[in-house]
Amino acid sequence: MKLTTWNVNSLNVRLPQVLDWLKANPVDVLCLQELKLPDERFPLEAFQEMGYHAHWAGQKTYNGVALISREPGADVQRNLPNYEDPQQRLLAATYPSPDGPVRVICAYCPNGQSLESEKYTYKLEWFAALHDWLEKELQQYPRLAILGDYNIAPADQDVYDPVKWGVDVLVSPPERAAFERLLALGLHDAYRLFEQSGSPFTWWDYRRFAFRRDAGLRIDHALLSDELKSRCTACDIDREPRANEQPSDHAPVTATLSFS
DNA sequence: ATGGTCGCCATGCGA
Repeated sequence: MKLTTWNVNSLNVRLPQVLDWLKANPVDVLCLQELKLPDERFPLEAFQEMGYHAHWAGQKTYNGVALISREPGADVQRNLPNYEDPQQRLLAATYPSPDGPVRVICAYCPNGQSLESEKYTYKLEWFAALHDWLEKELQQYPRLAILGDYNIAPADQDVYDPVKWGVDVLVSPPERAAFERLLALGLHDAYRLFEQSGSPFTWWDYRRFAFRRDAGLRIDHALLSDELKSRCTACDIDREPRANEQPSDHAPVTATLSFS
């Protein structure tokens, strides 16, 4: 079973690239973030024609998340039930596996903008609510995966130049503590389960030739519960689509699960 | 020290 997360930065613009990628990489569940389109403009037919099901939570201009899947999702949930929020950032559904139901959560976590911003306060509140909800969700679903754009680089090795980046949004101690609190629930950073060779980054700024210089950050993650950790055989970052014409600024990240 | 690039949609704003 393959689970992928990809922040596409506008599904309108990126739909052809997403379809091309899915053709070459037929995963079981693809979590998309930053759709930037209202629900009524979601391109359901395009995914259906490829044999996929879809659930989505969109809004005009900003945010928006979707789950594209081989099997239809059950018990679909939009948003954090414990945090009133007009921004569409979270979508969860349950999918079958040989071990039983797997809960997959697609998350577009707030960016925070800057340490002084109200958006930063909102980010930390949002993560606190996510933590509290995940604690309950893990009791209900022992096989749980939460994938998405966390807008947090968990450690200095996830930042191209930690000294230059300094203490700023995406790396600040309170944000990293929020990420560690999720791991303390019994979740595991799939990428760090394996000896990795090559660059760890999943996002590169559009400006200053950041991708060419590999001046990136690792902010897109797949977190797995204990039961899924024991099934995980790989976690891969696909840099290829970032080299496309009109690319998203994020790369897709795939966790592979093997059920015996 | 400043602004660089995208995508939204028409103007600055968010990332």
